[in-house]
Amino acid sequence: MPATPPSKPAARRRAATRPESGPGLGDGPLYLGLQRSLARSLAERRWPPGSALPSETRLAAEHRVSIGTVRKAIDALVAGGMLVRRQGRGTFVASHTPDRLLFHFFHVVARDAPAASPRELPSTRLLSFRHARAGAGVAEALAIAPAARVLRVENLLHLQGRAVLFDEITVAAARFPRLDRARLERREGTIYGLYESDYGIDVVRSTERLSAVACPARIARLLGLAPGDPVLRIRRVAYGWGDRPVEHRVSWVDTRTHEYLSDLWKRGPDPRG
Amino acid sequence: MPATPPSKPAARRRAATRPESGPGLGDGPLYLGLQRSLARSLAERRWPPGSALPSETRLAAEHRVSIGTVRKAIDALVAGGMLVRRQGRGTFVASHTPDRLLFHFFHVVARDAPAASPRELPSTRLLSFRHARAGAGVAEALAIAPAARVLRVENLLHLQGRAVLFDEITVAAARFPRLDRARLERREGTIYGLYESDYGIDVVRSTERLSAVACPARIARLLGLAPGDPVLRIRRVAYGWGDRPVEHRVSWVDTRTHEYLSDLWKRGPDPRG
DNA sequence: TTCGATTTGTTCGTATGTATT
DNA sequence: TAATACATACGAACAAATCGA
Repeated sequence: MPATPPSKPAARRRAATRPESGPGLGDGPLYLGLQRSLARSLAERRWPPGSALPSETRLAAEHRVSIGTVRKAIDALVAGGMLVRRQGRGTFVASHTPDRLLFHFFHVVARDAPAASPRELPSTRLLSFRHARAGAGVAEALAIAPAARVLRVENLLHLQGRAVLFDEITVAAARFPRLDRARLERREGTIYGLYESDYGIDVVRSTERLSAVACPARIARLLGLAPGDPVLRIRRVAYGWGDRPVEHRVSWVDTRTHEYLSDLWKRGPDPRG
Repeated sequence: MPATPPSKPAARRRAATRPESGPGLGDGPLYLGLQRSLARSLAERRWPPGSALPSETRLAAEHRVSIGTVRKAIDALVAGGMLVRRQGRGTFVASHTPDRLLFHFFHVVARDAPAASPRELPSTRLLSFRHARAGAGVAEALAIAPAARVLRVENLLHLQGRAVLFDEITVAAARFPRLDRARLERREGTIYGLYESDYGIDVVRSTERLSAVACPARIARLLGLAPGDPVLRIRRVAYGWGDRPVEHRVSWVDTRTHEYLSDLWKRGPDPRG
């Protein structure tokens, strides 16, 4: 028996990588096309956060690809934090729970805390909510006009009962209609959860730039520092689907008792023997 | 025809996930066992940095697993930065080239530089090389005794022709015998490349903790700052195979012209539609 | 409690495309 | 051109987790 003959000889739409595009997955490898297609569906809220995607079997049938191709497409979105797999249950759209915040977006921890130790969720106190104009720097980060209206929120964050971090958040007012101080204060969960639930805006990634600066007097007062004391300043831009900027945030951190932890690993099974 | 009958009905060593361990891959899923096995081989320098691993076909045959399982094991090591795939050529052991330094370990960039812009490699000037004792903090980080002998190196790093960063590097003297100032100064490539080529010690990951501090007088002089000016201090611990600490490093960064960039993404095809 | 249906997780094997030498 | 190596794709079978009947 010279090896099993091609028991499934033909009838497939394509052999392996296909030079032409299939029905509607775009060009390039199939799994990338499917990945883009799924990302687009997620951006359009076809499956809202927290809900389950169709099973891999169904997705494979609907898109006319094999289940292995579906898995590879989903793998990338799971690695990017947009989807969550649960064996025996299904694949779910990631939601902005406190857990996700801690894992993906909040990097300030108690000094000398082990990298793998459980992190503490900060408690937030809203200090101010104002309407303003973007200005040059924020405008560039948010890809809006410098004169565009923005909302500016100031928060004081506590860790271990201590004021550690002052946040200045700026978002385009046009994207968050009717957002007001009351709504912010009575929210449950994180601000990103509010963006998600009230406005259908998902933050999917962020970049942060850190520098050391002399603490402004007002912030020093809030953090219990002397004016001019060194503080860690973090400028974060948070992006949504399609790399569209959603939020500009500047944080000032009192690093006497806390610090910024940049691990850069811990995803999937540890690849170090 | 009720679907192709199982044309390959038996003879496999195992069916799917196997409760028992195979030849020597340990417990758990096969691909994890293989991943650990490969990591161990890499740690033992079975294939030196820059060299090619056996082909996936060969690895599959040697370990008596399918090629898909081999690919999954290698995928994780590639994601961790220990291996590099090159289509048509093979899979290679990652070496500590300047490129790898920039991508995985060096995060200081010019202010407001786009996140995706090409980064600049710093030029290094060695300021001092001394023998010393570890002391409490370093000892804990390096998992050695506080009285253990260490080597301490001070470097001044320039970016865009400007002194931007002061480095204080500490390693256990026992692991780097006969390392001296002359060898450090005449090295080509990065310090991690020297660890690799001269001592067979690979840095595979690092954690960094950032805080803002008042600049010590001596460092201020070197960086062109006034004593007490805010500087960004980075405490890095670099780890080798098996999460063994290799190096303790404290960096002081002048963040008037440069900043620390924490992207946390950009690996693999972008999962955002 | 047991059992079956459903869904993801793991493994195998094969075929073919694409890049390199 | 031929051989080799990784990349993509398909499909099948079984394991493990989950949930509800």
